[in-house]
Amino acid sequence: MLPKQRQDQIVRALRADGAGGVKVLAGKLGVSEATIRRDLEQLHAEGRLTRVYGGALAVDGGDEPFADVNAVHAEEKDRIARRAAELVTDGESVLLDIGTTALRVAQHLHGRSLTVVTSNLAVLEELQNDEQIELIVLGGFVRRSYRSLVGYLTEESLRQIHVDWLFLGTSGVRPDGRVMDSTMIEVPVKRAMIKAADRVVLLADRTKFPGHGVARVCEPGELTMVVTEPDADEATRAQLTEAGVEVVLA
Amino acid sequence: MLPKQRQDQIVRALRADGAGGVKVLAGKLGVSEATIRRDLEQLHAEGRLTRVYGGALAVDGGDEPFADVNAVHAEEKDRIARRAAELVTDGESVLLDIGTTALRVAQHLHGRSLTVVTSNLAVLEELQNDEQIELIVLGGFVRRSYRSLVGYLTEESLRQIHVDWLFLGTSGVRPDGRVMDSTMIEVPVKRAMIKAADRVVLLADRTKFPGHGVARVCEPGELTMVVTEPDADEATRAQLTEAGVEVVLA
DNA sequence: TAAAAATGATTGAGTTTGCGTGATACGGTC
DNA sequence: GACCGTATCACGCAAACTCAATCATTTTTA
Repeated sequence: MLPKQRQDQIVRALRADGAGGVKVLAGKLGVSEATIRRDLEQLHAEGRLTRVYGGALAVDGGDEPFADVNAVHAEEKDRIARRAAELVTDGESVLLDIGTTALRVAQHLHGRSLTVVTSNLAVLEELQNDEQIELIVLGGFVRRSYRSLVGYLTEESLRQIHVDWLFLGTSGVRPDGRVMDSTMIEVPVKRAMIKAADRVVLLADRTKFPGHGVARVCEPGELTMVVTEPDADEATRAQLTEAGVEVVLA
Repeated sequence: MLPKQRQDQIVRALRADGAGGVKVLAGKLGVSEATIRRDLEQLHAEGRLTRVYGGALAVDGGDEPFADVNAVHAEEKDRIARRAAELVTDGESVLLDIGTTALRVAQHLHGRSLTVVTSNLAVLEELQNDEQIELIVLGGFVRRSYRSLVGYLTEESLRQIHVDWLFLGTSGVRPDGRVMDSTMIEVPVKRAMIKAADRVVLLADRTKFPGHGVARVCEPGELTMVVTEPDADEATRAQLTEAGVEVVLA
């Protein structure tokens, strides 16, 4: 990638997020922090962004505080996501669900040779500049609060494709192994996702075992695998294993 | 191959990818890097591309990305976009094409009560946080350099919807009124867009009158309206009027 | 055939990049 | 306010990369 292109992307990334940390930008663009600092310095001189300690702000929308840039990493959830990313072999296709869980998986897919399909706008943003990854966006209505696409357009798009892996998030797994969700509107999309995938992997940290949710997404039997933590509720795990689901502990 | 042909191909390659490195171009065209450098130098002098360290960027001429680089005709183009935005009544639905032209229209739609449909990732970014606007994204393969979605998924999504207005960009309008585009891959998407809209509005500044392009998008008769500048080529304008297209001067 | 143009290889100069180092800024505690 | 640990920064350096100029060779033009 040309230096000028990279700098344009930095500006775009800042416009999208309002702000960005040096470390985050370096990771996203695949260069060292030193290079990012030099870019930021240059772009600041050109007036295309505002340099601040730790990163940079978008030039017009700079009213947001910089505090949340250095967001603390949730170590456990990240470990689950990393484990999930390791399941995928280069060349395969991956479908990523709505939610932060899927976003975390996407963060671990950088630089891999994969086809990624998603209706998750945060994933789109995360992988948009990764040239290794073939990225496919499902259509749909933008649901701002969830940074996702939903609706019949999404379901229709899902009918047109098929993938090797689906990584699914959840609001909770019931003691009988049923996968639940907190919002009705997502359920048809999730069901369509399950139909479009060879292997369905549920990602759930220990707080989801057991967990609640108003809407049933699927039966345990429809899952191929569940990635969770060693100290997740044993009874629910056993229920899953009995249903033929491989339970992986990260 | 003649040097002129090769240089045309370089420009075309940049239009397609947004940017290109010296090494990449040399490999693609089967000549040495020295020759590519000489070509780039010459093309830069002619204003057909922007030379940067390591390669070159496409210059604003088709309807391609990287708008922030060249702000020469910004004023005129923005006037056209504003005029276009005024055509829409609150409550209506608008389909926005790929390219910077459509992005400019989107910038003038902020705060309006509209439904906006797009495969333009720059538009998505622009309107993502605007709560007044119902935003619908078409599915498709991410085309990084153009910040857009293309492919059969996009076309399929377009078959599922219908809108009041379509705002179309172009690389040029031929003297006979035919609307052209510089890249083949977009044409099926643009045609599907035309089918999905009640009214088709073409946005074209004077540099597009008359203009070129390898691929024919549509006949003048398929347009409802053209928004352009007062000093755009009169012969072409007359040709459009004759075809029943309303020509609006901004 | 001779002049002109284009090409590819080479070379030394200029740029960019990543890493290490010591200096500086930040946030929390006393 | 003073202090301290952590994170961030600017600077310098070496390696890799890119560039413009030059020259010999090939191709095109007159």
